[in-house]
Amino acid sequence: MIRVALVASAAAVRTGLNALLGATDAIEVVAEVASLDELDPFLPGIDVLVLASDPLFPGDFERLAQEAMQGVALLVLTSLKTQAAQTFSGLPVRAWGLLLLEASPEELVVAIEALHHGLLVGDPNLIEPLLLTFPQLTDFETEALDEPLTERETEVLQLLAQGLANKQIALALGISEHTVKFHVSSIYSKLGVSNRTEAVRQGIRKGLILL
Amino acid sequence: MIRVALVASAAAVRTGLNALLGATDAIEVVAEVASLDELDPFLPGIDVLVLASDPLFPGDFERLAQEAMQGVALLVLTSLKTQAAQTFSGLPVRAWGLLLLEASPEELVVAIEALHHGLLVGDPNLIEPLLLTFPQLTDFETEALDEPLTERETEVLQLLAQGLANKQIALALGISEHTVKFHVSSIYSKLGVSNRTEAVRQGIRKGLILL
DNA sequence: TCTCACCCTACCCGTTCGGCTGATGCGCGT
DNA sequence: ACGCGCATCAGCCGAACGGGTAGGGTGAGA
Repeated sequence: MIRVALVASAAAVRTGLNALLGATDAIEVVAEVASLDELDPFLPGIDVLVLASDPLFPGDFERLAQEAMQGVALLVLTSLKTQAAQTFSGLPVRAWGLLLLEASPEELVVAIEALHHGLLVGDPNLIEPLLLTFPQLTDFETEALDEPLTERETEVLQLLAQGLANKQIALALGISEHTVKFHVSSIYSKLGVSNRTEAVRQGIRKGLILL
Repeated sequence: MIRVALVASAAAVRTGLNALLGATDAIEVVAEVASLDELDPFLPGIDVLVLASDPLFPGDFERLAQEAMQGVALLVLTSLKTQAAQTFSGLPVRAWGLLLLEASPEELVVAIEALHHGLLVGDPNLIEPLLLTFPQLTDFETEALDEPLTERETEVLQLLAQGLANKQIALALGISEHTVKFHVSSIYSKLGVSNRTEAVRQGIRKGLILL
């Protein structure tokens, strides 16, 4: 039995979702509130939180980022019109998903089940725009590096990708600028590039660094 | 009844998956082959294709990109060691998912169900690195640019992101290096950055350019 | 012990970048 | 006709970058 909490500012949406989800044996709607503020007392007993607030209120993100959310999985329902889909990565939630409010009851149910198992789910139309696209991957130049980056080099590359200058990287890592330049050169040679912009590009493509 | 085809080079993996999935009423394994080549005769009757080839063979992408894949949903099982997760966006498949080969039977089942409903699913650990991250979103500074980039500036930024030097960009666009530098400066000012690496970073984040 | 590989440190030098100031031409709407 | 935004071009200069070369430290294996 998956315990679900519904959050939606519109009463109609709440009752609608309640009816749809309540019809499924595997799901029990244990809370139904208008805003995230009112959710706190219910949080401990919740598996999946269905959030149909569109658009999200300014404070919602902060609330979702709180520790209390650790155990729950988050399903965000958004509307077609709100094309500005956003990722919820980084939140302390167990898993998150992104669906259209117009999703079918079956979609809602399987999404909740997947979330309950810790999987990320989403409507392809909403998720695809959020994905990094690697055109070359299609051509399968996926090969890993002949020589992998050392830990230090990865560290340098990460900072380099933030737009830091060598001097700043040196400061951040507590080493000299000369050393940074050496590492950067090694990175270039391993990635087969000759400047930092290309290095960032390749680093992102090969999944070596976070954007 | 969801009709599933299994593709895995290792026989042990095939039989293992078959046993796990066959135990579920909702799923019927209708094909079990060693490579995508052998799949063609089964394709018409398939709902979900489970691909546990790790790493993917060079020809696999091309095969997945074929028209015949239109109806099916694709579940790729990868292994923890292969950290280079890749997106399957752009494929003509109905939906795709990305899970660990080590996933639990329940996870596999709910993932297949979600895929069958056209939803994207994935193990958060594999998907998150593929997502564009918008730290600002957390603070809800979702704003687009105050001043949008002009067409020419976008063009320059795109080339800049390829790692080209100003001189090369000038050559590519048939303008002088000075002009390129002018555009680059404008880009910096609009993006609120001060070097090309940061510009690329922001450009990617804001979806202004393709990586 | 002595290589050897790997990582970190360091310097020199030519090239590139980025900011600055300034100018011209073009299209568009008022 | 005028202003305004966009694109183009130019010279100058300090700062940052990128390549080449070389020395020092540590740990694994011969």
